[in-house]
Amino acid sequence: WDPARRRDETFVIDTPPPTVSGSLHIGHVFSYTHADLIARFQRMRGKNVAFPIGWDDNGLPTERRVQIVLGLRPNTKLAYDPHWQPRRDKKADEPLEDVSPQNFIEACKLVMSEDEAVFEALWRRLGLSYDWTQLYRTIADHPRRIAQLSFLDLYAKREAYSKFAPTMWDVDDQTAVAQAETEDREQPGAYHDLRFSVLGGGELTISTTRPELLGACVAVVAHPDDERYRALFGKTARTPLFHAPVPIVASAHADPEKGTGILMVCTFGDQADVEFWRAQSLPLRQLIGPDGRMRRVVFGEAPFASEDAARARAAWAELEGKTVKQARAKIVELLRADGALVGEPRAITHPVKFYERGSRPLEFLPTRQWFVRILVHRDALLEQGRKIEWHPAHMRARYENWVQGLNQDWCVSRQRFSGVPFPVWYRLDAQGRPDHERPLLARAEELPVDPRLQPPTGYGEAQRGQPGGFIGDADVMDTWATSSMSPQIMSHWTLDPARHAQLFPMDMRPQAHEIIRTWLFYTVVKAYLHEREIPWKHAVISGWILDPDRKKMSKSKGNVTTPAHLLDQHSADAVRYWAARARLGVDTTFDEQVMKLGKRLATKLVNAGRFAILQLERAGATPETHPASAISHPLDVDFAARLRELVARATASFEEFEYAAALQATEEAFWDFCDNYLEIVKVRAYAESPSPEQRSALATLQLALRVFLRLFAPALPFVSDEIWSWRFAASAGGRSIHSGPWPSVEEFAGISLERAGRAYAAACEISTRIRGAKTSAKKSLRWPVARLEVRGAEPDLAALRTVLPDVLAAGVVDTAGCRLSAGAPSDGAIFATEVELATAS
RNA sequence: GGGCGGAUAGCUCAGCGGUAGAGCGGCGCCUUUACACGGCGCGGGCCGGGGGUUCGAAUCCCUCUCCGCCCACCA
Repeated sequence: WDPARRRDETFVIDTPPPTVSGSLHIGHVFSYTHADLIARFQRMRGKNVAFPIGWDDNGLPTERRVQIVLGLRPNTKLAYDPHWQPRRDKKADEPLEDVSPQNFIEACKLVMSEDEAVFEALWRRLGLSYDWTQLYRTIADHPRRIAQLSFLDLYAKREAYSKFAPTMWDVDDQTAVAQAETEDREQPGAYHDLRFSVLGGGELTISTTRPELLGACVAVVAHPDDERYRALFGKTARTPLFHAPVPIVASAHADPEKGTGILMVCTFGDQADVEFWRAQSLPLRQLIGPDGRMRRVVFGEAPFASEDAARARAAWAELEGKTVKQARAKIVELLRADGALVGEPRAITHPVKFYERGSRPLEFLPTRQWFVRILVHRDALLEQGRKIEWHPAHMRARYENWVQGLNQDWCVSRQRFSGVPFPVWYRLDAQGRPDHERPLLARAEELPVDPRLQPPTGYGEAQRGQPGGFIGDADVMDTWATSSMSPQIMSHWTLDPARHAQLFPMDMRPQAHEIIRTWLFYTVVKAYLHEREIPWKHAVISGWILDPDRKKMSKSKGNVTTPAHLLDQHSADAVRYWAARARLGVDTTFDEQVMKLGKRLATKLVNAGRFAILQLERAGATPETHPASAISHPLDVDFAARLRELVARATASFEEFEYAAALQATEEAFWDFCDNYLEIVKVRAYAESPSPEQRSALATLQLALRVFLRLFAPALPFVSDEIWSWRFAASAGGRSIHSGPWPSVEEFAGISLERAGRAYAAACEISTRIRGAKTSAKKSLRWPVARLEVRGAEPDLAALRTVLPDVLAAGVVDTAGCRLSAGAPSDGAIFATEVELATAS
């Protein structure tokens, strides 16, 4: 990328920074190759291509990887030890080693730099044409500075805010997570029917899958139109075991068809509970702690109201300290003994929300978190999505689907260690309580900062944690908060306005469809909130690689294919060929056969190239001595016309990001070139004495080879450049084929293409007949033909006559035995033929 | 429950209004001086089912059935 060139000559690609948390699989190779095909095409067309690469090496995946590789666990109680070194010789069953957070972060950087070296080697081997001088790591200073600048800008615009509120929480990683990182999993569960008494007489039965939250019940809800419960609205129910009075409320979110039609609202069973609780200003009875265990709470004291505190406390004593799962089993026993359980639990399967990397269901916990406003911008974000061109177009529906379904602002804070910290401190009052409403912000010029290690301006480190002093924000940002700035990281947003103007908005975002709701969406969010812009003009979405059972390949499923051995076995070009054959957005079944095909194509290119170049060298032919204007023979003119059409088609396809169509057209034409044109023209090209006919043949061979090699160059960069170097690099000033220029129809300007007609088709037709006759006679293709009779319409015969010497020579036909006669064949074919083989070779 | 894709030869896929295609696999040949990591040829399909539009439908419309994915408050 040359920053000096004009923006309109520049093509900018927003490469996905892969997560460096293990190994790249064949699915990565697939979609990263797709972007490279476009990059190479645009580069050959003369565009100033900005094609950066970065590694996403912060965040939770990194921490998990370090935990596995080095057996470490961060412990905030430990102090930094500058002499500590990770041990490599740990056994699998050794307990995790506790280290200080700072030591842990250093270990993360170490492991990541090792992984990154492996990634880079693979990408280079695959021939991905990144600008390695622009390499970045999301954990490095510059991306951290951009991420923190982004936060400060959002805060200044009031688009980022912190709030103490119920948030989705993973109890294993003990961190908040965002809506985009959750997934539903079908889980076994059970309806438990619980009997509540109603004050003033009567009772009701609620159905719940989460009886362990009974103590957190703050209301009972039924549909306003539900006749069964209409009389109860406004009354008070009393929970079993805990004897808490709770209001009976009408709300449309209760479904009369589900369970008993009346349900308990708890703090918090699900998102609906959160919304109802908020709308009704109900008390907060938080039972589950950050570790997923039942907290120590005191019934009979606010907010845990109870009309029989002694029995409530006795019940809770049985549950406190238990995990959700254990507590559920226990409370069923208690309810049964109490007589509050109606019937037995009825097993069901139902969807439960999980953190996508988690192993236990998410809980809603009230905590203080940072959020970025997205709900209020929903319509604008939909509009931004419509400004982007999607390839394939239907992928926009996934974006719109997601944006329409958003129900929470973006929670960007994570209670983790490895990541970009918030550039924020909080004053402590005289009692040592933090003031979250008026945070101390870092100044832009001091970024990146780590408030966990550095004091804010005007304070000394000694005041950390002291009344009247300060504390640093302990959290790190969601990893997407950084990677959503990948365009701005490349463009040096706010730091280098000239560079930013050169690179932003970008031209193309290549990625896979499963991260439309995360990376793509968040990048659109950031570009909109910061500058009211779209981040790129085109979103280019690759499909997935499916295993032979048509399941997505993913590490968690254990069905991944790793690329290294495929590169060894089939070559980088063959693997790229496999990726290039798949259309954008189409999920593709993994098929190693296609790689074999790619290798076969590369081999064919070498052989055909070697043959053509041999002819050119014998005659001393160069683009100067044998220009396209020397192409005059009817066979050659016809073939050149086909080539010109191919160039136009392949170029148009590439411009539409349809690299697979370009490759397919090129490949078909190339096999035709090898099987037909090359065979038919061979003898004329071989001729010992120079003639216009031979000159035409050589000029065509040269043009064809130069065109084919360049059309193949994006998909098969290694073999095409190798062959190019044998003959054409010197005349191109020693430049690689990949510097271009891309073939253009102008290169055909000197040829009298208006004379193109049916000669080539006629020649192929007759050659096929001759070959067929020899094959069915079980003779070799060099076997001579004694007699050839051709009958056809006069225009076709005329076309055939112009190429007859080539056809007869290629087919080893005795000229004296050849007769052409007029008369259309009856079967609809161009010609009727009779072929009689010689009796001896 | 809503949305988006897909269903074409045994397999993997192109084609997306004008007489059904490729590669692989199968079968049968050919050691030919670019290539046996090759070449030539042959078989093989009610283009998921049913309606419609059209002179004409694999291709456009409707509908159904399967498959995959995304999304949805999950009591």
